[in-house]
Amino acid sequence: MSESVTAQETVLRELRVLIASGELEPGQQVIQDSLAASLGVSRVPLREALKVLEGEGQVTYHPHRGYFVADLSVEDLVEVYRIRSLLEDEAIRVGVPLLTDEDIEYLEDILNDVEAAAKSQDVSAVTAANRRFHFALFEASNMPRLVRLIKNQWDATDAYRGVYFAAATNLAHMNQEHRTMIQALKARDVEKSIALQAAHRENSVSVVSQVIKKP
Amino acid sequence: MSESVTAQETVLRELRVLIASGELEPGQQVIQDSLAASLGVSRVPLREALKVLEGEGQVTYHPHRGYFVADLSVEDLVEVYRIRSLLEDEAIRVGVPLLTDEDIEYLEDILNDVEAAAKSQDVSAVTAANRRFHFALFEASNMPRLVRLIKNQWDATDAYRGVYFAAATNLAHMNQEHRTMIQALKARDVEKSIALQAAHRENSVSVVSQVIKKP
DNA sequence: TGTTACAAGATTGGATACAATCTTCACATG
DNA sequence: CATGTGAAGATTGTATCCAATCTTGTAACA
Repeated sequence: MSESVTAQETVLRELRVLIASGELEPGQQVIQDSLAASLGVSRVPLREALKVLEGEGQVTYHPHRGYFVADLSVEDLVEVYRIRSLLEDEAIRVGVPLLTDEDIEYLEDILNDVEAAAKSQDVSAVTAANRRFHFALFEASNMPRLVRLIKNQWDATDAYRGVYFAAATNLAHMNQEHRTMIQALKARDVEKSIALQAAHRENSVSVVSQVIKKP
Repeated sequence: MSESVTAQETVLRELRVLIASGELEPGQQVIQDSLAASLGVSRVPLREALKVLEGEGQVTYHPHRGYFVADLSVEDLVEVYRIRSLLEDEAIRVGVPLLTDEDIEYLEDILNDVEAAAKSQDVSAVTAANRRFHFALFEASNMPRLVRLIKNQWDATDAYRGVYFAAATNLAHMNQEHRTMIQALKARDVEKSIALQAAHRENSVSVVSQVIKKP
């Protein structure tokens, strides 16, 4: 029954965590030898995982010089969020009319998880549940390629997003927005749903851009 | 002075050609050993190139079973073109107002290449020049991530697009559309440019979907 | 002082070898 | 006849080793 998982998949998951948590700092070179050793694998699966991250823009690659953790400029950030708005608007526009009552119930369940995590100040649990909520909504569009692109854009800023959930006022604000959004979804109100998702995005872009600007 | 190019980059380029030309047929498994041998490299750089193509959706990957050339369904095709329209509209909306007179001259130069290639019935030259034309326009947006996403969507259907340029009537039609578009660009008419690009896309989606449906 | 040249070390790129897994097919079993 | 079993072969996954390239530091030189 054990899902025979390959090392490259394991390594990829671990790299995502290392990047999102900031343990691998933006701009820093990835020393393959030592990182592979610390992950307990050889360089081959590590390199394949890095290639995936390169495709997502999480790391950059320079032949014969190696992989470097991507360093987002404010311009990059603005571009990522602009792309997100194009893609997410479409996912919502297509998906909301297709939502079943069961889908909505499922979304409400996830929201309860988000709020429980928020109450116990568990930042990583909030991040995970928040992500589940939004992608459950996007997936209602039945457009897997579109969802994958949105996922990539989220990943591109994951390393910075943690700060948003760190502040309690942001958490309260977020919960309120989520509840409002559920109402719009229940009413199958496409335009309002899009507007709420946009407002949600704008909040985080302004916070994240502050973080990036600082150094 | 020789640009020391890595094998993975060379292999990646060659794989793109093999897929676009249909030499690697949709659905077919990629046998790494024989393909690597026929490309004159070992499996390591081949696998890294395949990981890039996986990220672009050009091949699919199943652990312990290998890589398979992606097989587009009509639904996939529709989704790819819908995504293209979202992204390309934005690139044009942002880029057209930024076009300099030199940019327009450059675009006209490329159009001459397209028409020369069309006149000499060189399908692959038409494909290449046509692509240069559209991406020169998209790049005016100064949004590199956006352009990269559009590129991915084009690549996803490249294996099928050749048929569009094979027919002489399509070529004549295309040239006319390009000339009309240049006029709109000169007038910096954003909405008309978007509409023309959309019409352009619609033509090819209908042709390509016929090809896919056949088997 | 500033600049170039060059060697030593660090790091990446790729070939080979072997281990792990999957697929196929013959054969036994109910 | 359908179905399960189990080896043999095919194919992929990863570790290791060496070659190629880049980086760094030192020293010679103008």
